[in-house]
Amino acid sequence: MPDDKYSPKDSEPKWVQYWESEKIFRFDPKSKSPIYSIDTPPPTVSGKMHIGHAFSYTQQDIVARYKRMRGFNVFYPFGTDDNGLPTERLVEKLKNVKGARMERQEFIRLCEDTLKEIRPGFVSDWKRIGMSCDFDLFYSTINEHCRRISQESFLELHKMGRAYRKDAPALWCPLCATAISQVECEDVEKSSTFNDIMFKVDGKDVIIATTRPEMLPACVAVFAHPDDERYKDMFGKKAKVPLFNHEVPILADARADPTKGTGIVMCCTFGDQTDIAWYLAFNLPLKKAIMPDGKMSELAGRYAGLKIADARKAILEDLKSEGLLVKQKAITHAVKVHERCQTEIEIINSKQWFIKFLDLREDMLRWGAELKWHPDFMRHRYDNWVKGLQWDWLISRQRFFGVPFPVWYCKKCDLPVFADKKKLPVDPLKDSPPAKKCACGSTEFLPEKDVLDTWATSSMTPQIVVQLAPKTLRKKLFPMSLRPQAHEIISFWLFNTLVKSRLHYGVNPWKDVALSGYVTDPLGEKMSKSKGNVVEPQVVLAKFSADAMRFWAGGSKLGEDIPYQEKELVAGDKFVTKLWNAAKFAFMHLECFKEGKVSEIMDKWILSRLSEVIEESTSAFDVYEFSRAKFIIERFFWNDFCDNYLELIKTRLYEPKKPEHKTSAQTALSIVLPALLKLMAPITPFITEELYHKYLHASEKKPSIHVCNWPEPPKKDKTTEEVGKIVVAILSAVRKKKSEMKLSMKSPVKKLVVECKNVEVSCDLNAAIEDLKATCCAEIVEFGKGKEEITTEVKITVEL
RNA sequence: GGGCCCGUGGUCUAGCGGUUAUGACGUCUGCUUCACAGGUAGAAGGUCCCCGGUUCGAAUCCGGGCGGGCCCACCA
Repeated sequence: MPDDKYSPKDSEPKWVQYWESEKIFRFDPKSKSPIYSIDTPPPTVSGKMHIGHAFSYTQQDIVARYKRMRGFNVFYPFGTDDNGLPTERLVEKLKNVKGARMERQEFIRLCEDTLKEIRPGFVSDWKRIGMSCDFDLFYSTINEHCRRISQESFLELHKMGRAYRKDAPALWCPLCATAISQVECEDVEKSSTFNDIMFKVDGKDVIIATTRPEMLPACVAVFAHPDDERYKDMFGKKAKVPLFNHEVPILADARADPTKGTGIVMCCTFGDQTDIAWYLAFNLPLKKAIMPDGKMSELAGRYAGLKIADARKAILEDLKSEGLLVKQKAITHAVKVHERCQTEIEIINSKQWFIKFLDLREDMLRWGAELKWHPDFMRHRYDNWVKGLQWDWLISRQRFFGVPFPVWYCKKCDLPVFADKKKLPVDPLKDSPPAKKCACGSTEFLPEKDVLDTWATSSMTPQIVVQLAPKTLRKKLFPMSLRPQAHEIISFWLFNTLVKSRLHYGVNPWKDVALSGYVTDPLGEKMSKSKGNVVEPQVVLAKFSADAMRFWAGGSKLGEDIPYQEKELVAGDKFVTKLWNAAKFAFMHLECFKEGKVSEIMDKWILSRLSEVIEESTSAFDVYEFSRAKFIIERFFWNDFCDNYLELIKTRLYEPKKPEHKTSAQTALSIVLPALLKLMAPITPFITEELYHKYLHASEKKPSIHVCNWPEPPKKDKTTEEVGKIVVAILSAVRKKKSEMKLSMKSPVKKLVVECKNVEVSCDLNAAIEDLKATCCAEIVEFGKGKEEITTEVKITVEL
């Protein structure tokens, strides 16, 4: 048979197509089975899946497939996250345009068109790794459905007094020209210079250290610690700011650290968060030195229009030439940057929408504690984040491609008017405001141009997916069973979703959360394009197979980061081949067989072992420990089943002494092999589907192995356990002996004397004697006398 | 600075109070027409990071180091 090799390259795409056309994973609204609902992460449309995706989505898919076989009606939707800044970036790159320089509606149209173009290819990457989602339960975070839900959420949050608009200092990315939220910042170590600059107080010099001399024009006060003897007599006086010559008060506050710099610090609006605190506490004036585009404002006088970095250079030059720069010291310090573009963040005062939630810290901790975390320690990440919250959630973005705010403002008094809930989704830039008068009597309104933070929408995924199902089912689907996701976005997605669900519905959105780790390069470093250590799943799939990739992904625990090592994929490849061959062998002997009695001891033994394996792997799967389940199944398959059991029964299959000896083996085989395929089906869905259709479809009748029932453990036979262990030990000892003697495993042995050290030879062992003889190619097998405790240690004497 | 995770043969890993410390990859030595050379049998290879403690007994529990990683904070 030339074609009896397995070719995943042909087989896998075939099953992807089959599953889709036969709607194998369709969620059945009419089913009476208990529902297991999954809040699938919508991957950000970036053109391509990366290996980290392949890894973590495989892990959640293993869970979904397992639950399905356990009889749950699995609700497993799929969405793409294609709204907001990342999409703008992608489109700008692909189409070589700049959103800010285009007509807004034209850019939005281009984004939509581009998405339409690339989305199918993007989603097919997910299908290719065997995701068993119901792809008809599909959403895109920018479509009408999601816009409506997102806008509805905003309106409700406003109604309950949580959403507010305020002219306030906010984190700002000058490159993206938008406000951003705390979660979008990250810290980067950068080298900088500490500059000692001379201020004048009563004509005397006071030296102030700063890393940001370009903020001088925005200096509104100078602070020192109340107990600082060096500055005590200056409190209440005025300091003259160098170069700009405006006078600012010298104030006392405990937030000034006497040990830092010269102990006296300038307060600018705004250099950092302490500045904001002082600005609010002392009611200081607001001076904007930096404009939203990252350039200096008119306030900076002759430096106006310069970029921040250039202004810093120019101001330092001028300070130096005027003798006002006393000292410079090179330092490295952490700087807040925008995680998407690595641009240093400014704090700029502007009118923004916020969600008030800092008052809920205690509640947030309680809500988090109510979730079941897998692994459990991940809850600390969440707690840590909640405890460190410093800003209300800023949800407005000065961008173009996103969900619009359903808001207009009165032209006269700037009061907002909100869209009618029934009319959602709306786009204020296109749609007219509700036909109402403003409280001030005006009827003229201006549309809000800002869009919502992407997380304001993606934090609604439980509602987004649940509302894809018929109304009658929604109560059963929500709260959902599981949120699987990557651990690095606990503070983004998990946190925001939890908070919104509590605010809107008063309940947690899910019961369990499962956090996947991420994939590093072989040296344990995070993969990134700049390091050039990125491994692409497409390449992995081409070289190995989706099953091999899944075998690798299924081998590591939830929450564990793993280094990508190609050799791990080799193991998966080998497993697939071995399974193929073992199945081929087994079914070759099961053609036209009639089930009979399992009479032989080794057959009882393998069934007993299978029983154990099913029980253990099932309880591992139940707590999301799929890697442990895989370990258990794999060991059983490879050692017990292939290496030992199949060898033991070969002779009985090929040339049985009595027909019932063969029937016994066949019957055991007909139980073990299908069970094995099913146990592995969640992890390696393609090869198991292929084998199911090749050999089992006719008898089992279900359209796919993935909708078959999970195997039931057969009856255990305790008495076979010891015999099994000893027989395996005997085989091993004989193999060792033959190997030492450089003989073939099939070389005949006249008489095999088994000296059992410390082993009680029971009559049960005699029951295995025929299988032993056949497997060892021995004419006679004799057992020595055993004594005392039972171990598996066996001494072998081979007589030729 | 705070929190969390991790440290087991060359590499990756299982085990988490009593095992001759698991398995894979790699290495070496054999075997080979009857499922599988994409195979099979065997072998070599380990201070279970270090130091204390608890215990009859610790890779496993506790304390303290050292090293790596992640999250958060500070960012005068």
